[in-house]
Amino acid sequence: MTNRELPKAYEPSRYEDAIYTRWETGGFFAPEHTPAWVHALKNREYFSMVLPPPNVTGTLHMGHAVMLAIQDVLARYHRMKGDCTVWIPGTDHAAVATESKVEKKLIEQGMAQPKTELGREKFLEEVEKFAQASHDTIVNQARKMGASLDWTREAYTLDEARNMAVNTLFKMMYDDGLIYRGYRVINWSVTGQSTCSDDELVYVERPGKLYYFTYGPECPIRIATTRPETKLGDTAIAVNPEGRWKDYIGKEYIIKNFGQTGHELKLKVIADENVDDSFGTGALGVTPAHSQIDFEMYQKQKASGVNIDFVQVIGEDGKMTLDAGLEYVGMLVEDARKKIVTWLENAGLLEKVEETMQNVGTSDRFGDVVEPLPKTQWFIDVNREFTLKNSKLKQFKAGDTVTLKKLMQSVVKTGEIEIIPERFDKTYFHWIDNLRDWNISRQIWYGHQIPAYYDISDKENAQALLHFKEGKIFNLPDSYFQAIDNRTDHNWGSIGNLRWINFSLATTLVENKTITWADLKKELFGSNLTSAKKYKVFVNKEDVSQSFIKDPDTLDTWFSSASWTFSTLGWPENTDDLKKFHPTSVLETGYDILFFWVARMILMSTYALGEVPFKTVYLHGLVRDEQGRKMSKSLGNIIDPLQMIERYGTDATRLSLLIGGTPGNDMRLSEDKVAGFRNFTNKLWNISRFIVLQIQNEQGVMSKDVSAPVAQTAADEWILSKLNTVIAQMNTHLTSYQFSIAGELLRDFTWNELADWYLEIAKVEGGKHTLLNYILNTLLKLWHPYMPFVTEQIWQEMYGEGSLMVEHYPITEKRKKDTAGIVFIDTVFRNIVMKIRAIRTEYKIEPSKKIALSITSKEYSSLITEYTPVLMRLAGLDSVNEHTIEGGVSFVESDVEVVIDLSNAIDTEKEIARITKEIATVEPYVVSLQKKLSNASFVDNAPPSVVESERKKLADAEQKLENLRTQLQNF
RNA sequence: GGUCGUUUAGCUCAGUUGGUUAGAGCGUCACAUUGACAUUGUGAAGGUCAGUGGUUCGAAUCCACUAACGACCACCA
Repeated sequence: MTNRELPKAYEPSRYEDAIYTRWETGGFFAPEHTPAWVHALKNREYFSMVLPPPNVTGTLHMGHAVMLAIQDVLARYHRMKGDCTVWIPGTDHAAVATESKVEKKLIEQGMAQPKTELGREKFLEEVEKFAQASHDTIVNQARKMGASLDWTREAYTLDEARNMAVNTLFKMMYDDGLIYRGYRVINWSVTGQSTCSDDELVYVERPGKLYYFTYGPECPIRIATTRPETKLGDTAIAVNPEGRWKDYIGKEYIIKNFGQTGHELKLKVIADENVDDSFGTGALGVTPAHSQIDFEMYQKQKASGVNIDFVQVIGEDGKMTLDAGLEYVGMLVEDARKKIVTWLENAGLLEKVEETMQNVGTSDRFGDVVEPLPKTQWFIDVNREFTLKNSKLKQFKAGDTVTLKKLMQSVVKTGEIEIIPERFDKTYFHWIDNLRDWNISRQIWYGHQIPAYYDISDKENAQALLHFKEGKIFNLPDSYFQAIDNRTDHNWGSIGNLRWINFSLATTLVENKTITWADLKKELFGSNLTSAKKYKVFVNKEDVSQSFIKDPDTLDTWFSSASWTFSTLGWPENTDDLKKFHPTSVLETGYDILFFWVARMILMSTYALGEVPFKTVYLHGLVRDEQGRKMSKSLGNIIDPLQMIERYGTDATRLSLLIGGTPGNDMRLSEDKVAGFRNFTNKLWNISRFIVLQIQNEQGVMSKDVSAPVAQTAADEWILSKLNTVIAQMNTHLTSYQFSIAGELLRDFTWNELADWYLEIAKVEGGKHTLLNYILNTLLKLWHPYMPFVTEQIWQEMYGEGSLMVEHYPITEKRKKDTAGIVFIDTVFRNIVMKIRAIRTEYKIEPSKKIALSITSKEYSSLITEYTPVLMRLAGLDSVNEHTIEGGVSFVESDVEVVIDLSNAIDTEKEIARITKEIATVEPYVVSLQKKLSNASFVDNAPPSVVESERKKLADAEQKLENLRTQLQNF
């Protein structure tokens, strides 16, 4: 036992780093650490969690802080409960985000085109360097938050082990036919030169124009569009099969001149139920190459035997292609739009233009408006049936035919995964219902390269590759080239070059084999291998032979994080960790990544393991600023968690994020709130300081091994009962993820019961060192998950050994809640003190001035006698008599009558006013209770216990009212 | 357009299956302060629970509608 005084105020920065280091070096974060008391537990459970890996692009923000705080509460609570607990840390390579950040940085440093200048390998080195630095920063910041993560198990979404998991998954899914290459309309970011998935689109509402027109004199059907420039690639007109244009279905119109003289459109009229006959013109111009919906119609028609043309008029450079016509080729989309509108107007085809609001999909990462265009990409088929290999799922067994969609649906429906709050179930199901195939390939470099390899020793394949690289230009007649070369208003130099390269490659490379494989790879590296037909999927690089080159595309970052719950545990190896800790117990994350991540983890885990990835999903809300706005750099309203930690300590920062919010709802945070909790940490510190002093003064023993002592007084009984209650509440609320309620209850106990009452009573009663030691010991354990640092420091100050974080969390014991002593302290005594204090304030009696009073009671007479000294101190009395003081201010609490001697200072009017006012509040209450109880239907219908308690309320209130009236009469 | 959420004290929010005289923290006002703590103590003021209607013996809580705000989803050309 140390015998020194604690400093007057708690200074977090003095202790926090050292404490964290001690925990970490002590190995307490690892599940392997087993304190002795754990061995005594009968049924030891497992508790596992993965940390949603922060991106290696930035630094810790409040979003991370709230996630770390909540998860750390869970981890510490379960560890202290005795569960074999693991919480796995890691970071996310965040593919596009990281790559574009580094690219931007290099450009700022003066490089014009970093990727071209450095090449894939060198560029990736730069990205790795950045990612490493960023990783180190964020990981240390997580330590600052006090997170009890098992760093020995740290993972990275792009490390070797995770790559093995990703490749294995890819191969499995490919072999099952769930991953396929397909030529389909995808979302293309011109700025980013990459595709993105549907979920990565951010819809922005902006004003647009709706153009009504006819294609030409040859066709009677009018259509409307917001994107006239794409109409250069229209190949069909869709109408409702029962609608006004139904007689036209099957007809084909050749428009001789559209957009320019000589540009021909072949339009087939097709039927589609999704066309709303009552909307607009009742007809829809179909552009299969530049609209996902149109593309689907095109596929549907094709499947039913109707062939429609397919024309791509916008290229990956965001410019019009040759197929848009010679007058349009090379133009930017916006320019082409203006041009065709003018043309339509001049041709007399434009009927009207309406102003509308339209939702355009923009790329989350690059910010530009996404261009739908056709491209060969890798997809995950969510609707294809396959045979489930193994299953621990409720609804399906191994060998069952399922789809990914069905798997994702069933586990939430059957309750195998519980989502908290429940309402997100609906959102989840809705998302699944509308789920399309997931585009998983990206044309960026930072990420898991797709483990598909193209055999370029195959001549046909190689030529196909080259063919693609040069685009359509390769196959066009010379007249087109001449037309292009003749133009001077565009920069065609690169296209001219391309043409030359094209011929040289085709002849020299493939025919004469004068260029080495290395050269060929170099030439093709970075291009899209769309046209290649022969490829194989390999898990291990070693299995790949010389003549194969790897698909240059990388996987969507969410593909790798989707396997996070099991790839971090060692899958595809069947490790001990995997056996013990999967499925993980809880996934705690923000509701904003329910689709991106949570749903995809469910997909991967149920598919690969036939097992849910986690049993519970707990979703927290966003942290907003004081005014409810999102925190952002541009608004300058960011509250930096590290700054809060520096100013107020980690514990205060954590509390401000844990208390005052509800699951799934956004919370507002202000610096004041953090400061408020700093005050509370200090309060706890000072409570401890007092208790430690008290124990020392009484020459008591500070022992960390304690069981509940026997109560000596009513106050002891009372506080032990309250403590027992709060232990029960903590356990229930923490188990049901009610962090805020649990924290509030514990704060109430700590401040309003322990500090305000019990410690004050203890000062008078004395001789409580054993009890005080027990209470503080228990209290520190209860608080530890919320405020690990201050509690640990106090623990060290008290016991100087071991660590609080590996102590046993308190459990309740059987204890009476309503003995006479408990009731007396809880209601009677405390109310008497408060009323005396109130009267003192009302009569403006200085706090230092002692007063006299008389007190009489039948039921509590002995307790009153016992607590007279305490009462004297807490209420500032100098004498307490048993006989009634004449002409004092009086009140009755339960059956206790108190008369305060104000030495004739009684202001009769004031007193009458006070009592009248109280009567005015009690009277209507009595009336309402009487009314309620005289209502036969209430007495008949309400449960007896309710009626009983109402009766008691009435009796009490009536008694009170009577007392008040008597008092009033006395004046 | 669809779905969901929010609306309770000046501010931030609790209020778990309908049964309290509707709570907390912050803020406000008044008073206090050498004795664990001014990062404090004591007391007080402050709400017709967004509105309307309904179900019920009983509604902040359940239902319907309305209004404001917010989020997510969406192919209406």
